[in-house]
This record gives sequence, C-alpha cells and structure tokens, in this order.
Amino acid sequence: MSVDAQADKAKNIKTLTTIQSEVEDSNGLALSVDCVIFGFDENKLKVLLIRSDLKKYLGKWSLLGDLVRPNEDLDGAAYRILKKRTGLSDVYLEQVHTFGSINRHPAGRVVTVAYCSLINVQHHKLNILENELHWHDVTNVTDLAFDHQEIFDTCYRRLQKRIQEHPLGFNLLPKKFSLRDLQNLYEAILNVKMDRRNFRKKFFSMDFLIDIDEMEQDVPHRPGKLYKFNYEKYEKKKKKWVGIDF
Amino acid sequence: MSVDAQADKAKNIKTLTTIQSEVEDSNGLALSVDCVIFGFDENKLKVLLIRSDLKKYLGKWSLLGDLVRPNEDLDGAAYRILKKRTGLSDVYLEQVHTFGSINRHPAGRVVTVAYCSLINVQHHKLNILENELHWHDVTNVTDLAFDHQEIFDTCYRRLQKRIQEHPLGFNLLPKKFSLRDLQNLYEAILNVKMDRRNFRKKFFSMDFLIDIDEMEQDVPHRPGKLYKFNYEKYEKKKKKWVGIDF
DNA sequence: AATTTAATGTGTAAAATAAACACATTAAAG
DNA sequence: CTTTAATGTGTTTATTTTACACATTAAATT
Repeated sequence: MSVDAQADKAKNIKTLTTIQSEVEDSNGLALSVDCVIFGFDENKLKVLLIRSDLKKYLGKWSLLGDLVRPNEDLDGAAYRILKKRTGLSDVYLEQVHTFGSINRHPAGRVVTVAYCSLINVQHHKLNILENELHWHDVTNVTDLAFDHQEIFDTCYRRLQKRIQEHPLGFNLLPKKFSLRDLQNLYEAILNVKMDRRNFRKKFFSMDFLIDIDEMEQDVPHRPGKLYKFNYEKYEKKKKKWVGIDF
Repeated sequence: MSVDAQADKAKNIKTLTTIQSEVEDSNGLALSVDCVIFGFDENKLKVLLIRSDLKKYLGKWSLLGDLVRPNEDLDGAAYRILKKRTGLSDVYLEQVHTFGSINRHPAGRVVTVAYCSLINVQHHKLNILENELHWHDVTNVTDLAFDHQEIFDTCYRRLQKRIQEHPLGFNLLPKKFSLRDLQNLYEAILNVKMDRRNFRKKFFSMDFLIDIDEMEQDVPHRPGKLYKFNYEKYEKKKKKWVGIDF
C-alpha cells in the first residue's frame, strides 16, 4: 500500500487506490454499503452527499458508503457509516436495494447494498465543511458519481411510498412539532399540496399525536400547538387491512 | 479441485466443497442469488424447493440459488437460475432483500441477494424427481436449510403486500382463467376469505379483464366464463394516488 | 390602543368507495 | 325430471375521502 493510500486510510477516506487494492485483494469481488441519508430543514427535503475523491468522478457528489468489513453484517456496516458521518445512533435505517451491474464501479466488481436513512438535522452537528459533506435539496440532485443517481432515485421513490404507509416522517422532525411542520414535511416529500383541514383530520383520527400543551415560539403569526408522536399507540393501531388496491 | 467436485460442477450442482473452494478462491467473500419461486396449483400457493446437498443440512429443503458469476449482474444470475430450474424465460422476477449475516453460510462469508419469482406451473415441465426438486405448499414450509426460512418468509410477505397493490397474480395463472380461479389465488396468497360479489365487482370496475367469450370445460358444475388479463390497459390505468394510509 | 396581517383551528355537505347481504340462473350429475 | 353446486348479478348501508368557508388568535404595524 502506498504512503498516500495509508494516509488516506488513516483519515478514513477511501480513494480509488485504496478501494482498488481491496477489490484486488478479494480476488475481484467486493461488497459495499451506500447510505441515502435524508434530512428535513427549512421545509425542504435534503440528502447528505460527499464530494467524490475518485479521479474519474472528481468533484461530483456521491452517496456516503464504504466497503463491508469481514466481521460485520450489512446493517452493521450501514450503521457504522451513519455513525461516522452524522454522529447519530438509533436512526431510522432501511435496506432498499442491491446494485450489482458489472461495470458500476471503476475499481472493479463492487456490488453495493443501498440503505435509506432518516435523521433529524437538528441533532446532526457535524464538521460538514471539513469533510466536503453537504446537505442538498433533493430537487437539485442530479448527475451523481458512479450509479449513485440511480440509487438515490430508487431510495427517494421508496421513501415516498413508505411515508404514505408508515409514520416515518417523525424521524425527520424535532421531537416537538406543529401540524404545519408535519404537513410541510409530507408536501415536500411527496411533492404535492394537501388540504390543511383534511390533513389535520386524518392525523387526529389516527390518534397518535400527543398534545403536549405547548405552543410554537417566535413565529411571526399566531403560534400553533406542538405535538409529540406516540410510537406505542401506533404499534397497537397499525393497519392490518387486506384488500385489492391497484 | 477434487474429482468429485469436478463431477458435481459438471452436473451443475453446487456442493459444500465446490462453494467452499470458490469462497476461498475469492478471499473470503462470495455473492449468491437465491430465488423464491412461487407457483399456484390445485388452488394452493406453492414454492419450489430443492433438497440440500450440504452435510450440515442434509435432507433439509432449501431455495434455489447459485453463486453470482464474475461476468453477470444480479438479475442475470437470478434469470439464469430460473431458466435452469424451470426452463422458463420471461418470468416475473423481483429483487427482494439481501441477506448478509456473518455466519449465515457454513462455507464462509456468502452474502445472498433474494429474488421472488412467479411462474405458471402449467408451463413448468421439469425433471422434478431427478433433481430432488419439489413444489411445497407454502403453508408447510418450515425449517429450511441455512437462513432460507427467513428469506422465504420475507419473500412471502413481500408477495402478499405486492399482490394487493399490483396485478401480479396473473403471472401465476394460465392465460385463460375464471374469476373463481382468480379469487382462489388471492385467497390462497393472502390467507383470507373474500366476498365473491365484491371481488368480482372490484375486478370488473378496474376494467382490465378481457372477456374472451369462452367457458370452463369439464367442471362438475355450471361452467364459468374465462378471461384474459389486459396488461396494456393496466399500464394506462395504474393508480397514482397520493395520500396517507397507515 | 386600534388595526392589519397571516397564520391557526374547526364543521359540514357531497362524492366515492367498501362492505354486507340474497336470490335467480345454469349446466352437470344422478 | 329433479337435485346439486356452482355462476352471475343488484341494492342498501356504512365508511372514507374530498371539497370547501369562516371564526379565532397573536404578532406586527400604524
């Protein structure tokens, strides 16, 4: 391994050289994990990207990923990446799809397992600048390195579907949130406008918002009530409908 | 490679020995694909299993799988397995989940990508006995080799969910089918009873059943009408609903 | 202090969908 | 010719979704 490569390894940054050597070490097949980390800030859905350090894709943005280690399972690798890049544990994480096109990676045959993660950007206080990490508006995500655009698209579509079926959205919000926050979140993710009255009715009827008897502070208009999400109640009420709905 | 292993390879059967050598060749990491192949026969949902030839799991049933080759992508490997085991091309195939527990395979670190496939058993005319292949009732699938029980469970749940959202069921039926066949299929997969009148109303209102003006033959009661599925019309009418439905 | 502003918060009617339910019809079997 | 075991259909009710409008509140402005 070159001195440069060693230095890179010390910095925990994978370069084309280091990955290539690892792929070669493993006789042509390597396994990686890539995380699509979503956040919600200023009423926009964001995704955390890093600038690629590979020559072929120099300057392009890419997902956060790493090779899977011999002694860790796939979820473990994904959690490790998340912990390293966001400092957060206990985040929402879901395996989405595995991408294995023969030439998807310039360093050789690298099959990657894509994960989707939802975090609360309030909790994320990372050295974003140093690492060339950046929160991108999902609407501006184009032309990523490798096949990361396809991976991102797949994960975003998955999120859009999932959030209609499960209350994932709360992972992206602060513990206390207003119904307006919640609706903004849904509108941003699904890219639609919703009727405020029906939206509220829907969530109240589901009955797993806890009224914590606090109001928004420092808003330039009438403050709204704040709520918390009741996970326990959700677990009990979870939909078990069976039917046909093409 | 041993003579035995070579013979096994010639027969296209993977043994512990052959897999182990391949895993060792690849310096500890191997990638495989496992297919959960569903069929529908005698009004029962079936899954195609093969008897394990690994000592550790001797006699247990397992899914159909193989190592991914250096020059093929994941879907390609899955299609190859399907073609080999069922003789069929152009079948419904969906990647479901990737399983990578450290000790899931006795031969070493083998990460496997699980696929779910739906085939028409009428079209499947294979040498089932010779290969120790067998169609199992899904209700009797227990205690599979490796982590294949978990993989099967995951794929079965995925099928149950998918079939409520998309007209996959037609892949399991003959080209011409009666509404009773269709309802039996849904009832078998979802393990529920449905109201016959409402079921028919639902499908007629979706308007992608083609009345081919033929009747069932050789049934011991009043014959029902036969239908074909109109894929084109479905593609046009596909649901694009956006909302919340926990 | 009064007014304006920009939100929050709520109720109701209409439309669409899903669920529950019963009886006439048909062709094969006896 | 009768029985049997299905197919095939229509209506009513309940539930869910959609569409829509006005009073209320607190901050900001005058």
